[in-house]
Amino acid sequence: MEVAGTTLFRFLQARLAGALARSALRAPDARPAAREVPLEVPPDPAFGDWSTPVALRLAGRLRRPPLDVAAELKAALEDDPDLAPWVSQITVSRPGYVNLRLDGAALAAAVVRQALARRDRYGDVPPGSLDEAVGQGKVLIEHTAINPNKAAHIGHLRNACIGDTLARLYRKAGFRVEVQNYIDDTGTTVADVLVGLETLGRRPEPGQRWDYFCWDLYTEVNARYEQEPALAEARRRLLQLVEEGDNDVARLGRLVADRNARWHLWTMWRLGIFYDLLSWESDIIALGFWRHAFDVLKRGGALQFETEGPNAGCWVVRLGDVPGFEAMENPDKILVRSDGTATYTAKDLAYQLWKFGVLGRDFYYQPYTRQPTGRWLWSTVTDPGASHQEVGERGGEGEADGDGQAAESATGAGLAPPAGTILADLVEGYRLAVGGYGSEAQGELAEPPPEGFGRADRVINVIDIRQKYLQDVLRAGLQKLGYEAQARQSVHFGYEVVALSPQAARELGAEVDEAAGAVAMAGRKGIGVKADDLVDLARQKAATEVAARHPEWSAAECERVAHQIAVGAVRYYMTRFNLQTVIVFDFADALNYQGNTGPYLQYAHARAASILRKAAGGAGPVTPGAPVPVPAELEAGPPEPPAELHPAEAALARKLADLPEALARAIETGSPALVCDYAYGLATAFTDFYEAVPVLTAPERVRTFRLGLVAAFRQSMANTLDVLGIPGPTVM
RNA sequence: GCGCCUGUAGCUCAGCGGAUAGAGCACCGGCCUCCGGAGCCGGGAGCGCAGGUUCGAUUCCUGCCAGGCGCACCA
Repeated sequence: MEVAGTTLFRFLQARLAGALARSALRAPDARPAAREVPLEVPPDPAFGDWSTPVALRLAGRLRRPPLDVAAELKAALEDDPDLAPWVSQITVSRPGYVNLRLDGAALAAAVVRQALARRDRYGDVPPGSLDEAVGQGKVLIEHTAINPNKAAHIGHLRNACIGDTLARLYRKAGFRVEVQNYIDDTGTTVADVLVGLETLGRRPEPGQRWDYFCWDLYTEVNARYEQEPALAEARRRLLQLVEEGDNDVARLGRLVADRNARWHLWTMWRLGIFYDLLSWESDIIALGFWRHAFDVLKRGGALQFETEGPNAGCWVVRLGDVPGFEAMENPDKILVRSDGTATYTAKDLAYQLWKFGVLGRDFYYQPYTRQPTGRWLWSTVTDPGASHQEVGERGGEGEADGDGQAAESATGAGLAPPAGTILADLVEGYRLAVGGYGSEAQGELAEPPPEGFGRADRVINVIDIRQKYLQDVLRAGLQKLGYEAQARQSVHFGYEVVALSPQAARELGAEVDEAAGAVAMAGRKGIGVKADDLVDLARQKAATEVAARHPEWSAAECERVAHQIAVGAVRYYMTRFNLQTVIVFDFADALNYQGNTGPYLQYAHARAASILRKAAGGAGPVTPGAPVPVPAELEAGPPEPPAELHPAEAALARKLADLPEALARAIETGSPALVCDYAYGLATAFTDFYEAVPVLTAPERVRTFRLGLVAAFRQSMANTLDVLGIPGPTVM
C-alpha cells in the first residue's frame, strides 16, 4: 500500500524520525534519519503490528533509562495527526520497545481500495521510496548470454530468471529498461562444433534438436582431443578459416551460432523471458569497436605500452593503485597482447563504453524475430543496408521488412526447407515455439526504440561470480578513463553457480565420489541438466496431475495449464535462493509442487479466482484462460470493513499492504529472492484466511468485505507472480 | 601463497545488531456432509570452534577449522 507517496513501512519510519526530532528527547545526536530508524515485526502479535527498539539504542547516548525514552517517543507519536488515522494503539514494552498497533479496519479498507483501483499497477514502487530517484533514467540489463555452441543448461536458466526478474522489478519502479542478450559467436566458441561437423562429419539424427545435437557433439569432440592430436590440429585450421572469413567454414560457423542462439531464445520464451536486443560479439569486432576504444583509452592516458617487465610488448591498463587490486601480484591487465591482438577484456571494455553511450561508435540494427509477446527482438548488424536473404544468416530467413509476414519467416514458418535437413528440423522447432506460447500478439510494426539502443544511465551485467575479477577490471577501467559516474553505475550482478546434487549427477550418469557434497556441471564432459529437459519434465509431471483433476478438459487445455505450472515450478526454484548460495540442484526439489514452491503460490491464486467466479454467479464448467469476473457487489464501491477484524483478515490485509515495500527492498538490496519470500508469505496469509473464515456463506456485509479482500489478494498475487515471470492460473 | 564467498534442524534453505532463531522436504499423528486436500493443524531436533566490541551478537571485528570460487598475452 502507498501512504503519503511512499510505502507504509517508510511512512512509519518517517513518522518515527519526526517524533524523535519533535519530542523532548531531541538531542542533536539522537536524531536518526528516517531510513535509519529500526522497525520490525514483533515475534508475538500481542505486541502489535510494528515495533521499534530505537529507544533502546538512544538511551545510552541520552544517558536516560530506555523505558523513559520509549515513553516520551510514545507521547510524541500520539500527538502526530498524520499517524492518527492508521494507528489504533501505541504501547511500550519490556526493555524499551515502542509498539504500534495499526487500525486494522482502516488499513484493510485502504489496501482493498488501492488494489482494486490500481489493478496491475498495484504494488508499483512509489516515487520517493527509493534512495535513488525512482523512474529516472534508463537501466540496461544484460543477461542470459549463453555461448552459442550447445543447448542451455540450468546454470544459464538461473542467470536468465534472475536477470528477467530484475528487469521486471526495475520496470515496476518506473525505470526505462533495455534487456540485451550478448552472444559470443566468435570462432573459438563454435570451433569444437565445427570439428565435429567438418572433420568427423557428424550430422543430427532426424528430428533431433540442433542445440541438443551440438551438446553431444561438443562432448564427443572434447573427449577425443586427448587421444587424437589430429583433431586439435583440425580445430586450429578451422579456427583460422573462421577468422579469415568469406569462406564456407566461416559461414557454417555463423550458421551454427545463429541456430543455437535461436534455440536458446525458444528455451527462454517458453519461460516468459524476452529481450530487446541481441548483441553479437562478431559485430563488435567487425565494426572496430575495439580499435576505436583503443584510441579513446590511449588519448585518455589509461593505456600504457610496457617496454619491460613481464608484460613487455603489451598494452596494459595499470590497476595497482585501484582499491581491491593493490594486493595482487600482477595487478595490471593486458588489453593488447604482444602480437597486437586484443584480449576478451578489451572487447568487453569497448562494449561497456558503448552501453553507456560514450564510445562514440554505434552498431547498425535490424529486426531479428518477433517474440511471442508481439514485440520485436532486434539484432545488431554491421551493415546499414544489410539484406539477409541467405538462409542461416542473422536477421531471419526472409528479408525483415517490418510487417507480419516477416515475423512469420523470421521464425521459420514461412520457409519450407527440404524435409529431413538440419534446417527443416530447426524451423519446425520455431513453429512450435511460437505457436505453443499462447501469445496474443498484435500486428505491431518493427520500430526501433525512439531513444535508440544503449546510452544507459546504469548498466547491470548479470554474470556468475566467477567473472567478478573481469567485472572489477571493467569498472576500474572506466574509472581510469575518467568516467566516474559510469564506473559507479556499472553493476556486476553476480550470483553463485548451479551445481548438481550427488544423486542428480548419478542420474545423469556421472561418476560421483561417495563423499561429494555437490558436483559441478561440466560442459565439456556433457554433465549437466539441459534447461528444456527440466521444463519438459516439469510439464509432464504437471500434465499428469492436471489430467487427473480435470478429466473434462481438452488435451490443449490440460497442456496449457501444465505449462503454466511448469513455468511456476522452474522459475520459482531458480529465483528463490540468495545470490551467494550455490544451488545444489536436485530433481525432487525442483519438481516438487508442494510447500514453498511456485505451484503453491499459483494454487492460492487459483483458489481466490474460484471464489470470485462463484461470487459472480459463475456456474458450469470452467475453462483455463477465462477472465476472472468481478462480483457485482464489489462494483458498487469499496466494501466497508467490520469494526472488528478476524486475526486472519488483519494478517492478510497487512501482507497485501506490504507489496510495494517488498519490491522496493528487492531493488534496493539487489535480491530477487526477496520477491519469492514475499510471495510465499502472501500465499500463506491467504491460505490461513481461507481456512479460518468463510467468504461466500458469510453474512452479507461481511461477505462483501471478504470478497474485497479476496479480490485484492488475487490482484496482488498476480502482480507479484508477474514480477517473477510466473503465470497466475485461474484454475489448475 | 594472496583475495572473495559460505558454514544455522536428518536434508535443502530463510533470518533486517534486538523479545521465545523461522520455512519447506523427509518422518510420525490428526482434519467437521463446509468457498478446490497441489491444502490445513500438531510433533521432535539447530547457529563450525575460540576470543572481542555492545545494555544486547546467528548478525559486527579478530584468529582458527572446514568447504567453494577466483588470482591468463583463455573466452
